Amino acid sequence: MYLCRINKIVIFVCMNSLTEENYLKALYALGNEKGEVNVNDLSRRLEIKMPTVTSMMKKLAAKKLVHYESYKPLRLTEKGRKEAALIIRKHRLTEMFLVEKMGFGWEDVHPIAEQVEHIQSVPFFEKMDQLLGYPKVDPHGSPIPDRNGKVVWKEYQKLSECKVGETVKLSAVINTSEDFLRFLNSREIHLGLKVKIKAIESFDRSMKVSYAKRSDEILSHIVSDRLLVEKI
Amino acid sequence: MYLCRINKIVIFVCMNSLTEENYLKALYALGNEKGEVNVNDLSRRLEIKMPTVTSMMKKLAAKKLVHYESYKPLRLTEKGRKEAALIIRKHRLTEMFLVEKMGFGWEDVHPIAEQVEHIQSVPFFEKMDQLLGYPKVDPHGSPIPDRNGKVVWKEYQKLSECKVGETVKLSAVINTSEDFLRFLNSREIHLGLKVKIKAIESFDRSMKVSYAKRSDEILSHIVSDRLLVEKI
DNA sequence: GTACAAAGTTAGAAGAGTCAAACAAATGTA
DNA sequence: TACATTTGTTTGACTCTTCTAACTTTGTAC
Repeated sequence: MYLCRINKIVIFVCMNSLTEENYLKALYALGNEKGEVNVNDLSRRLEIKMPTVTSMMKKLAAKKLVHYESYKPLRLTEKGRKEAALIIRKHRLTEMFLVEKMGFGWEDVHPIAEQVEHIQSVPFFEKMDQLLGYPKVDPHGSPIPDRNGKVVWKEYQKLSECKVGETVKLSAVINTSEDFLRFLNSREIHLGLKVKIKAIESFDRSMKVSYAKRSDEILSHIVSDRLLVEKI
Repeated sequence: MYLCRINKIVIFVCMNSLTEENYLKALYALGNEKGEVNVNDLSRRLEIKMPTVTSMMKKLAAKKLVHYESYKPLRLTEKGRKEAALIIRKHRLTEMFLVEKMGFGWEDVHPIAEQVEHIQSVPFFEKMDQLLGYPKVDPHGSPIPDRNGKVVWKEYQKLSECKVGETVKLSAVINTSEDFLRFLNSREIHLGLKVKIKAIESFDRSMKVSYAKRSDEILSHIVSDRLLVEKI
């Protein structure tokens, strides 16, 4: 908490520390992934022991960022959700910038964005946004929250849930691990790709698909379950 | 200090903290500005009290980054100088990127680069360097250290030391404060500008110069003493 | 409905980075 | 040379973030 003077107007600016930002982000992500978030979940996600998480939750509760009650699931307040979304906005804008303007592959951007997202500078991210033409999604198809922390989730379907004969457009990936993205690269699978489902093996639910110049590619259920598509 | 495993090879990677990086950078800058650096100088530059500086010097000495002896001037070790130069490399590459690739003005880039310089990612800065075409200087004319921390200082002269009748090229600015740079903007003064010295007022050492479409501009000694030029 | 495992909390400690107060050395001046 | 000022150091304390150890609560299996 510090004072910021702008033309004789004094305002309290409450900066969250880098550590606090990471708790908020993890809380937000876990909430989206599984609804209820426990101290234990957060502890495992952040690789920080439970007592430390408990005490940080009390601190964030004091800052009105988290609703905290002993032994109850953790919930972000509206303020906490917004702050988390704004960090994720910076993360995803950065990922998009790294891919579109700097020539990185989608598999390499996460660790860099993880650091850049903590930079405190409104014009820096506004400029990125502008140079990118105000993108709605990041390189993995995840939505970029707007300046107010609002997120619009498009209704996607898992490729694994599609039927034989359908043709769909690949719009997002669920898993964004470097390994998985490298696997997709090796099969020339990228966002926007039109995929036709030619057959589904009921035994292991693997899919035979065709796309671009590849016909009869086999995708295991593990893979098709991590790809989000739109009907076309 | 942590272990880093690359294909079964285990190496010790000694990360300096953000705080340590700031001490190294300040020590490096002060050393260039005034030769001998005291605890007091560093204390004032970083706005950190002397006892804190003393204890950090002991810590950096233990890491072989600084030569520290009680009551003696502070000196960076070769290792310390290199690490500092590599941080400054990241700072200046960032400033150049912000100006050249993102459209910021030279007066606005410092606070952003101050944060970006701490990002730990070799490819991130390599990519910047490549996209910029391996620049030798930053937007203020300061040299960008190379990958090994080597710095090549060109021999510039202060505009204030030039003689009437000379025509020179503006190559760097000494003061990079936002105010000074905004002042230069208001007079349409930028790096690369050809300036002709028409007269010098011996009373206050102000200079009458002409450049671009402006003739008979008056620059105070305060200003001409902060501009570095090359003869042409 | 007890008993046990899992999850969560409390208490106490440690390291990093910071400070103020008190003391010590170095330096400049009379 | 001696005193005063500046500079530097030591000490002890505080905040932040983390940990381990010990204890409590919750929920589940029998």
